[in-house]
Amino acid sequence: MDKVYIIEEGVLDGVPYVKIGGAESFSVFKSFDCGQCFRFDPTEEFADGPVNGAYEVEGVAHGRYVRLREEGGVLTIFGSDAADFDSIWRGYLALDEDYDEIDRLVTTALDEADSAVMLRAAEVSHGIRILHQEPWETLCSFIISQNNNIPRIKKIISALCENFGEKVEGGHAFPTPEALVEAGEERIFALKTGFRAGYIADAARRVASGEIDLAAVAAAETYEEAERELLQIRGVGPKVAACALLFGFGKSEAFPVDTWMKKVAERHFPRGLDHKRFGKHAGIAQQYLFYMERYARGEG
DNA sequence: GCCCAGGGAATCG
DNA sequence: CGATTCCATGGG
Repeated sequence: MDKVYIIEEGVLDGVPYVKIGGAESFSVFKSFDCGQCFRFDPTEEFADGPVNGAYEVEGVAHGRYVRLREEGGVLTIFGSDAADFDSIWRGYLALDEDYDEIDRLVTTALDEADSAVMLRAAEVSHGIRILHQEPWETLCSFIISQNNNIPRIKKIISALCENFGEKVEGGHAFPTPEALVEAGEERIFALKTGFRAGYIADAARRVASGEIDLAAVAAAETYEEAERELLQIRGVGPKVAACALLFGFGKSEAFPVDTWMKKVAERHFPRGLDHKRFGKHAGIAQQYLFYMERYARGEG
């Protein structure tokens, strides 16, 4: 992907915006519809999906409300000026990563027959980026995601934010670990979190106390070392840890295996699938396969 | 090894 | 329509 650049910076109806060029291959629709992020929703006009190639989502990340619009190969970020784009959204949206090169690697990592599957997965998934979400929000969100479905995960997270997150312009920030410790397990349970309430409270307590240092997890030398830290938290098993590490801690080699990935293995890799062959790009390979199986059945 | 925990979406009959 | 299934983890 060519380097992205700012086409235009301005203010519309009092809202700052930046228009970004060079991001033609970035798909807002796929990146926010693929189950990695629970705090963005399509705007009303786009509730049923893209219209004439245009699409918009809105939500809060890094304590900032933004609206992301894609249209005619241009990405517009409302709620951001150029400085915020460079310091926050450029990294959050992974716009500087060379996905052409990543695609080349994941579609050639396996033997010829299995690479044919990867080529199809990469094709239908073209435009997906692994977002760089915030560590605590991601960890907490994927604890909630266990044994759960996406609409309900989103409802629970919204309720947590509205009840315990700091009010910001346009919505609420994700609650800090400290805020959730103060809220307590009972009030977390009251938001329909079910048996996960204790898990959320345990994670919040360990992070707030410093017993688990999320910055150290992100900086860990190896995947195993980072995973070991997160597995100490009640309610965090290998799947939840892998999702948190992939989407929130920059561990691109993480390969979350859920029920969808088990179907992928059965259907497309009867001889077995060794995700370590994808090396540092296993997470992308997983997203492509997941997206193909879950959202793009019959395409490609 | 097996069942259950809360709940709502998805799928089935 | 109602009934059943699904879901990731830990504890009894």
